[in-house]
Parts: sequence; C-alpha cells; structure tokens
Amino acid sequence: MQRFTDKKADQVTVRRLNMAAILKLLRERGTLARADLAKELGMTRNTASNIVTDLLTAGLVVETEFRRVGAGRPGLLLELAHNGGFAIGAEIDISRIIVVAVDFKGKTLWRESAQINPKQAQTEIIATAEKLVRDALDWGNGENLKPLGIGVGLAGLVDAEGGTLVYAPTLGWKNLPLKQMWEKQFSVPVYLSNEANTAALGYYNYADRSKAQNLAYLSIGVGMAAGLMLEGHLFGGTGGFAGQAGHMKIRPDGEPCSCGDHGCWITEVGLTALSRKTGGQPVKPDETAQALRDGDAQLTAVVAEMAEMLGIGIVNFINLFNFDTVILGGAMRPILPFMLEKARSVVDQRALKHPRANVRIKVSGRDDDSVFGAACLVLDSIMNDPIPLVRSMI
Amino acid sequence: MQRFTDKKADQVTVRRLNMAAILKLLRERGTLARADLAKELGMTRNTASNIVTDLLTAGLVVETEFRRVGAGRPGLLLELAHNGGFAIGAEIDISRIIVVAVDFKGKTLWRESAQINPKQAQTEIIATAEKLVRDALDWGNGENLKPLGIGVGLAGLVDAEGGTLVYAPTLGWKNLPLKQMWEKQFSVPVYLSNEANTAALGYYNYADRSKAQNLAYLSIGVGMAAGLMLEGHLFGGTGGFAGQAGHMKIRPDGEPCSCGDHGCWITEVGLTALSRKTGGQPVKPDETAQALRDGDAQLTAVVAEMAEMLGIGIVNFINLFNFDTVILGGAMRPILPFMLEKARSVVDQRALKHPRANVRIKVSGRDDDSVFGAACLVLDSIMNDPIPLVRSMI
DNA sequence: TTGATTTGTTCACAATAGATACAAATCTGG
DNA sequence: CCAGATTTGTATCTATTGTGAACAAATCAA
Repeated sequence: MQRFTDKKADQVTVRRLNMAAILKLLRERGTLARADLAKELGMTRNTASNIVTDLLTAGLVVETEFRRVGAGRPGLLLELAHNGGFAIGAEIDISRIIVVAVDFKGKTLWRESAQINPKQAQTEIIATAEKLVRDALDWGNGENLKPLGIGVGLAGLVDAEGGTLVYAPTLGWKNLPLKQMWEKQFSVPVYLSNEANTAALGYYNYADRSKAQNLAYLSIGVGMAAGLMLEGHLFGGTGGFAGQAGHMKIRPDGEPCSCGDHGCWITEVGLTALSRKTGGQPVKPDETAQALRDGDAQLTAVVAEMAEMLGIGIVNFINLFNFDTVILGGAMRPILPFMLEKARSVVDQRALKHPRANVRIKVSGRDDDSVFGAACLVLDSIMNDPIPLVRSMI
Repeated sequence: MQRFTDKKADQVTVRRLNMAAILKLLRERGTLARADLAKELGMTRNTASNIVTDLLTAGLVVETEFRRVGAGRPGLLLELAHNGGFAIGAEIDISRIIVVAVDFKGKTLWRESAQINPKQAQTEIIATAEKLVRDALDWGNGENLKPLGIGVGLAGLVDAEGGTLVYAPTLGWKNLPLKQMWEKQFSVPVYLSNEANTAALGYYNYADRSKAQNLAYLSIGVGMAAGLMLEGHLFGGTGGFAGQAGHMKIRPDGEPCSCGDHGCWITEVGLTALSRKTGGQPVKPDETAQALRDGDAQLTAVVAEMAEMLGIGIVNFINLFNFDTVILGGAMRPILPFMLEKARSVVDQRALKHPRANVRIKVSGRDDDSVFGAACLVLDSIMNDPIPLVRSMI
C-alpha cells in the first residue's frame, strides 16, 4: 500500500524510472530504435543509448535488424528479448489448477492443468499445484531460461502484501501463507492476487492500454468478483479486498445469499442463480450455451432476465467508477455472449449520459485471462523496477 | 489523466520528489529540524539541508526555534511559512457561493459568502462569484501575500483536465469553461473539481492521512455525489465523472428519479426523498434536525427508514472499494447524525466481514469541507511540484 | 557525386545525492 | 566545573546520471 508521505528519490531512482519507461515502451510498440525511444520519451539519444547498453548486457533486450526508411543512417531496431527470462502464472480455482510459463515478451509457451475436487484436502490440492509449478520450472530450465517469479491468481480474498490467501469460500480455505511457502520452496519471488484482479491485468496486457486505463473485469462464475484497474494500476483497497461485486445489494429484499445476507447481485446473476432459476441442476456453461444456440425458449427467457440484472449492476459500476472498459469473463463466459446485447441496452437506457458515453462493454475473447495475468504480475514487477535484475546480470 | 507510458526522469525530477516529500512531511508533522527530515525520509542531512535552503529562500518554510532535547546540538526547527502565499477556495452551490482564503499552512483566514437563487442568470451568479474572488485577492494583497491559485468546487459533472463544468443539473448549466475564463481574468492558476471531490480532499487534509488512504466522502443534499480518495489521490475515472453515487440502482423497480430512470439511491436517501416522504414540503435541514431532537415520531420513523437505505448503499461502497473511511456530509449534514447509528448497524449486518472490518463511518464535523478542499487543490498542486514556484522566487 | 539527413557514440559539463570530516552546541558523569 | 559523548548543520569531495555539442557513419536524393 502506498504510504501517506512520499518516498525520497536519488540518482538510481532516475535510472529506474527511465529504464522502466524504455522497457514499457518496447513492450507497447514491439520494435524501436534508440533514437525512437529518445524522441518518444523526451530524453537525449545519449541517455537512451546508455540504458539500452545495460539492457543488452543484461539480456532483457536484443538488437534485431536495421530499419531503412527515408534519408539518414538506418536505425538498429530493438525489442524485448524472448529469452530474457520466463514468468510462471498459476490459477487455483474451484475445479482446476492451471499453470503457464510466459516468456519475457509476454508469450505463453507452456501450459499444463489439472482437475481438482473441492472436497480434496488442502494439502493434496496444494501438492498438485506445486507439481505443476515444478514442471514449469523444469521446462524453463530445459529451455535455458531464467525463472523470474511465480504469480498466482486465487478465487478468494487475498492479502497481496502479506502474501496470504485470507479466505476462499468455494474451497473453504483460510489464512494460507502461500507466498512464504512457495518462496521458500522455489526460491523465486511469488506474487499473489485475486483471480479477478489477475484477469483484469491479463486483459490489460493485450488490450490497447491507451483505451483501457480504467477497466473492470467482471469474473462471473459461481461467485462474482471484479478486478479493478484504475488509472492503469490494479486497485485493491485498504485490505486488498476491493471488488466484491457479487455482494453489491441490488434488490435489498431479494433472494438469500450464501454470504448470509439477501438481495446480492450474485443471487440474480451467475451460475448459482442460473441453476436456481432453471430447476436446481448444476449448470454446465458449455452445454447451456449450446442449448441457447439451439433456441431453448425457456432458457432464453431466464437468461434474458439475468442479462437485465447484469446490465443494472454494470450501470452501477459505470456510474460509480466512470470506467472506459468493462470486460465480462469467468466460468460463465460461454453463456455471456447471449446476455451482452441486453446488458448493453440496459446500460444505454439507465446509466448516466456522461459516464456511459465512452464505455466499451465486451465479453473477453479468451479463456485464460486470469492465469496469463498471474504471470503478468511477475513481468510487471520487473518492468516497474528492472534495476535489481539488470544489475545482477551485469 | 495518467498516461499509459511512464514519463522520463532527470535530476530535476529527483529534486522535485525530494522537495515535495519534505514539504509534505512538514505539513504532516508541523515542525521538524533538518536532521529529522533526513532521518524520516532516508536521505542524508546534507540533502535535506540543501533543499531546506532553497525553501527558506523561496519563503515557503521558516526557521522557528531551537529544540533542546537530550544530548547534542539543538536542532533548529522548521515549519511551513504562514506567509508562503495564499490559496483561494470557492464553492458554487445551488443556493450560495462561498469563497475562502487559506494560508500556506492550510489555515482559513478569510471567508465570505453570498446567497444566490438558481433562477438567476448564469452571468449574474458568475459575476457574484467573481466579486467574492476579487475580494479575496484584494484581502491577500492587503496582507502582502502572494496568490497561489484558485480552486473551485462545483456541484455537477466537471472535466477537471479541460477545466470545464460539463453539466450542473441543479443550476441548469452546461459546458462552462470556468478555468479558462478565470485564469484570463485573475492571472493565477485555476483548478476545478466536483464539490464532493473537494470535500473529500478537504477532509483528508485535516484527517489522519495514515488512516484515511481510501476515503469516500458522501455529499448528500438535493443530489448525492461521492468524492473518492483512493490510495491518497482523488479518483475521477476516465472522464472525471466517477462518484455518481446518487444514481446507483438500489431497488431496480423503485421510485422514478430526476435522471429519467428509477430506483436510484437518491430516490431513497437525500433531501428530495425526505421531502417526498414527509408530504412534499421542501426540507430545511436545520429545522428537521430540531424536530428530530424534539422527538417528532413520524419524522423519526421516516428518517430511520432512510437510514436503512443509506446503510445499504454504504454497504455497496464498502464491498466494492474496501474503504477505510466513509464520511457523510453535504447539505443534509444536520440530519445525518440521526441516521448514523442505524446506518452503521446495517453495515455491520450486511457488508462482507473482511472489507467492513476496518472501516470508520462518520458524519463530518465541519460545514466547510468542500470549500476548504477547493483551496487544497491549489496547495496540493504546489506540494506536489514546488519547483516552478521555488525557482521563480530565487 | 555531393550535400542533406538521421543514427549512434564520445566528451565535457551540470545537477544532484552520498560519504566523510569537522565545527558548533548541548548534555552527562564524575 | 570540566572532559567526553552526542547530535546538528555544513563543507568538501565523489559517484551517478542526464544534457548539449560535436562528430563519424550510413543512407537517400538531387
């Protein structure tokens, strides 16, 4: 958490900020010459060149080819080094564990998953996750890549600073110091966050950042959490518990909720609500989507009603946060496209004119935003402070 | 708005950050010696001393007395200079205009107000405000204080970057480029913001900042807006329109609202709702508070019901933002103490355990948070980048 | 082919913080 | 009351880093 007095700065701070700016600009644009970096960031070619020299030595950046365009000496193009190291992303969900390995350019190169059962013992599930992480580390070792860290997205309340899973209702876990456990076991930095936060970060990392500075990622499944990206940074609130969208009261006298209260959004929208409204059977999202495609009339009506309530909740998000982007995803993703149009029209009718004017509402096109975003926790921490890594490689 | 690529840094950046850190620490602590500043901020005494020399020369800081405590040479205490300049804060409301002059230490030294009528022409109201601002400038001139700028809190949607009042429903104003107008007229920097935002900033500036990093200031009157202070910074969202709390849907099939929709929070909580629920007469908050003190049973029941809806909305705020502080204020302030206990108990019962654990809900103890906060817009901008002012005075 | 243009590097310089040393001012223990 | 310890503020030198000007290299265009 940011402190209330600002921290001091020294010359290393300057280098850190400029190095971070160069790395992020390269991530943004793909390839650029030294002169481009300098022009774009308003520094001298000299400074850009000095920093690039360090990044080349550290192996985080590579020179590729000359760019011949117009008069003048051609610039030697630079890009992030594929083999600058790799990040591991892990997602522990109610039904499965996914682990990916992502190279320094943000490309997912390795992926493995395992089904789990929430009735399994915690130690057993953790052991399964640890095996997958170890496989990822072994893979990277075989590829001769340096492991940069492990990011973990968890479905529950996470104390990111303390590195603890505080409470995961679906799994029934409490106070698990996963950061400490895994840093000891794997000897690399470990970053924890809520899976909706990592999903937001994952989306942000392949979205047009200039258009998604204020983004909500609504992860809708059995529960519903919102990952909040505000002004380009994940927002966690005082204890890191922000984004508990599912328990927004939307109909104060509504249905009872698993949280002990009633009228929560999640009682109207999500897989549990859908199950209740369709007769009590657990919902299999893919099968439900197929039934909708096949034109099941009763199901279509239920989903339309749910879309209306989805839209109303999104209206609240837009009025409160003035987002530019709202992304819908999570386990319910196959069903969400059938709700999108209705939800958008509710927003058009019921949200305030000015906040709604520039908002884009989409269903995520990918299934792995969250686990990819978990890996991005690692990459972002290096982008934001590359100095320790660079100095250690020189 | 923060850009998506970070800006470069140079040596001046370092000086700016350190100078800002020293000024903010002095604001926080009142008096400190050079050695204290250095120790507290982790810099050398040398650096602190250099910066203090500049601040003394610029007149932003003064030396007061020696501090004799324990062994060793006594430290020469420093504090912000009362006469480092003064900021003007202005609030244009539906019924009144208030203008204050605040010295560099944040003390309000001058205040004037004028009643207005929303039926008056815009030019007339603006002229009234301009007269008050000119009076404030004259006062400062008489006191031999340098004018640092004008901060304005407006009841409506404000484009802070563009310096435009986009839409003020209660006054019926649209697209007023007040920043441009007043900067031309008064030749000092002008900062615009929503009055709920300035109220949040005002509260923050006399609160314990370490305990109020994530603060919502609910300004409840005829309308209802929330000033959002997130991680110590005002949050405005993509267009600066965040915090439209009054139009959060809390009962989707509820009462019609002036926004054209229905079921908004403001249809249940606020002066308009209170008027409707008590027979249609306009509410005078002070008289209503007196009636409540006198034990008016019917009114008490209406207010209790309203307190319940107030609490439910606050629950949503807490679940979504994980605030540490929620402050209630605005035109309805005299009535709010009669609603506080009930609202708190609703939060205790209905908010999620973890987000609600460390939240403080209070009615503001002051009536002038907003106009004071408007002046703080000016002071904060100097605290955050004192270099131009300091360099211009050396 | 010659001049213009652009790139990347080199070198001297400026701004800034850090390290060390030191004088000044106070306290404490005998 | 005095000698040593302690703390403060400053002076001096050094290290880091960015800037500006100059220059060689590489390309294009007339």
